Amino acid sequence: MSNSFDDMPFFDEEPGEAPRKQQAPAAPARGVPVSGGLAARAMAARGGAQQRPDYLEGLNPEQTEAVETLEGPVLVLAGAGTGKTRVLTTRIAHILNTNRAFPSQILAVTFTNKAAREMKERIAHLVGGAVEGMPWLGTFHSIGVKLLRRHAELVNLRSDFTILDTDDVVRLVKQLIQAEGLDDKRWPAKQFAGMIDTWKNKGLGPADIPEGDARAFANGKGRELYFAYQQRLSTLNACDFGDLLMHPIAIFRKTPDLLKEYHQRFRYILVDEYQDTNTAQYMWLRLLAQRPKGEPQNVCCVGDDDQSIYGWRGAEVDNILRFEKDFPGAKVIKLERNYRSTAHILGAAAHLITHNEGRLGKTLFTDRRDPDDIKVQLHNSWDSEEEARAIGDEIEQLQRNQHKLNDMAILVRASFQMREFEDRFVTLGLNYRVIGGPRFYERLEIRDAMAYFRLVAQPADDLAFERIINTPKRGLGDTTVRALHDYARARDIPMLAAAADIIETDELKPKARKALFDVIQSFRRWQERLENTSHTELAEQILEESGYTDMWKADKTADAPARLDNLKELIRSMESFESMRGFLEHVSLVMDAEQNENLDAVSIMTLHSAKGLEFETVFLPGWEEGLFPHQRSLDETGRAGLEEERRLAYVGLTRAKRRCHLWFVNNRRIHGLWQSTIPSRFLEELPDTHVDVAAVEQSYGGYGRGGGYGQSRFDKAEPFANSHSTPGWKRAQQNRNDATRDNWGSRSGHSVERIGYGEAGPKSRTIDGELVAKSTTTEPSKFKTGDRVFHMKFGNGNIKMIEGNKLTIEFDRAGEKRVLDGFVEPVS
DNA sequence: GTAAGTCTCATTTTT
DNA sequence: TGAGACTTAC
Repeated sequence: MSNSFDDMPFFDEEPGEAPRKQQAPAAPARGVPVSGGLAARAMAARGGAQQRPDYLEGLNPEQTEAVETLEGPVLVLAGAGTGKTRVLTTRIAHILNTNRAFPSQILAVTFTNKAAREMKERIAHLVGGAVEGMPWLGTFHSIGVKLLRRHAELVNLRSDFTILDTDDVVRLVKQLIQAEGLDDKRWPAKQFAGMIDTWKNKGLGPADIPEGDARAFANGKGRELYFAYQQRLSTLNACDFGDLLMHPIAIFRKTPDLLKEYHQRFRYILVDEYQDTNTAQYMWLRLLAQRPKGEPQNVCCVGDDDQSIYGWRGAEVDNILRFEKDFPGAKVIKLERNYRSTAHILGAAAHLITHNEGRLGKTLFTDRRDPDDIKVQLHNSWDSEEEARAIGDEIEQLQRNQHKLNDMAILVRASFQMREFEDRFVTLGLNYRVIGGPRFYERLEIRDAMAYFRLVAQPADDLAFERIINTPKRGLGDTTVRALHDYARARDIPMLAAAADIIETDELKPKARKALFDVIQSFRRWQERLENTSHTELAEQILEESGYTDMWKADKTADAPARLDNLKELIRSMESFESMRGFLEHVSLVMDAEQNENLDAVSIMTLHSAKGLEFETVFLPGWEEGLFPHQRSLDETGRAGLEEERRLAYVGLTRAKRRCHLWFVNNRRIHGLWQSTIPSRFLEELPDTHVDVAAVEQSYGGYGRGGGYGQSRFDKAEPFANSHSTPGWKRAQQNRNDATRDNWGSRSGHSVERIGYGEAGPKSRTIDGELVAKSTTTEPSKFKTGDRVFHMKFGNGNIKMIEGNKLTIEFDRAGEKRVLDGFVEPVS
């Protein structure tokens, strides 16, 4: 995609008349680059010849149907590993090769830049380089920007508007909250920024938000603040991410003629990961895809309701469930043949997901009969440290058997779980890469540098101004900034302009005035160079002349050299862009940096970031109640939350091609407190026929085996260790068994307390017999200081201190620990 | 303006 | 427990 916005004439990139379906084969339409061989065959196919184009070879009947059903609305329900991307890309190749549309007449939307990039590559591969001309293949947001650059004036922006990221937004909101005279501790900016984001995900502007929402924040000033925020964005000539969807929607709504032009333009619309669309994206799409009667609605959405895992950030599975209503006469094609995983893995995943209600109902199957097909392996460890050790051992074992580390992944529910693995792998000297996590462009020094660039390119960018006006230190502290701020606000001009004005007055102290004068001179100089200096050179000059690099050179902290390296890397990454503006736009939308793929390393990532990926071997640690399914998910969204967690489990399992290892531990430290855990209910939902309970790693001395899974299959496989005969141990087990027997025995069974221990335990809430929430009650502890107690992990000890239900205990063997009172038993 | 002390919070994350 | 934001004291 082009990186600059001013090189794009509107609607005139190709001949006025669209290519027709039945054009003369000898003369492909002007401007449609098709490779000879493929095109010829495609045309032959159209002409009734028997020969099918190459790219259709090897597709199964459903896939073929999904590729060839080009007219009318199509919903492709594509299960995990069923060749979804292949269908999507082949479909586009097919449209192009049969001359049904020019590349620029296809709108293809993805969620991530990565997906967009991959799709481009694959199409290029299929049609031989023609995708250069697919300007409308991209993320919702990048396409949104493109639309908005063209029609910015319709929503009171200039086409060189800035795109603010989350950090900028929070700072801006904070200013507004303070300007309102509100206490920004009581009403955190971050929270309100989150609310705005949620509203925009739903397509709600300040006037549309529910009264309740508006009242909920800042003593009822929610709506006002939202209005003020939008006002401020407009003044700053800026957009947040939500606006990239909201503004185009507004534009389409108020200028039907324009919308009509886009209707004519986009002859084919394709959407990937449709289950992840939020309401705003849905509205956006519907405006573009729904046509008056008689006009073609060639829209094709591809998705999998079973892989919808982004409900928490506004995705509406409903969109996919409702497709047939939105587009009457839609053809629904299910892809259920899986090409990725072995029968056992698939069987386990498919069975697990049947526990969800409200699905469209697909069942994955495979014809694969792998002679060495192994079942999903279930392991248990005493605690997370041992879990990391065991997985590390397993990985080393595989490595000895010539397996590549690149083919292995550890997928965790929450990122705090990663640490233990990293620690272990560092000890072992095992290469690993963490996917996700803090990104290049989020680093402090990068953001500072970017602020300089932004301010040069867009002098009205006050957020950038405030960020760097005193970085490096120039003696322009809070007082000066506030003065500038007030001055600028009073006259409704950008702060940089205000600064230029104010140095002509005597409002500032001479020292500050001088410093400010110098900065402004610098910016004037850089702005002049913007047009005639190469942007990489200019960037270097800015960082040098501003004293920014010197600041880090003078910095004696350990990470200063790394920061300087990052700045160099930043300049280097600018080289592939044609201009400073092009680069800035890229960064605001594509906040990722490439990873080193040459290194053979185990991947560690969250289940969320694993979606769309596949590995030979997948390790899934931490399958325990409270962590997975995550307690908070259950607390906040109840049944829906549980089902989303289950889909996450499904996503995890289906990432594995050949080997899948599940793990759960008996004890996990959460917020510094040791908690005894219960195996995830998802484990119970896996069919025996596809799961093996693997030999249990024994490495924690006499305390190695924990148990307490009531009448579950784990009992049979692994009888309790017999070395525990203390009363406390027995009682602890008894308690667990009591709790689990009631709840785990049968699915339809009632559910009472699963997490509680004894009378004083936390209370649980259930929905349809499934435990959904526990509320933590703060009943007085039944212990008193000095009591002798037993803990399953740490053994005997004496209570030193009690705070609510948290006990500080001096253990005989393990030293001082803080634990919850539910996990210790009195020793008489 | 920095350094140390205090408070708070603790899923998932893209754009 | 431990990281990060924020405050307070020099």
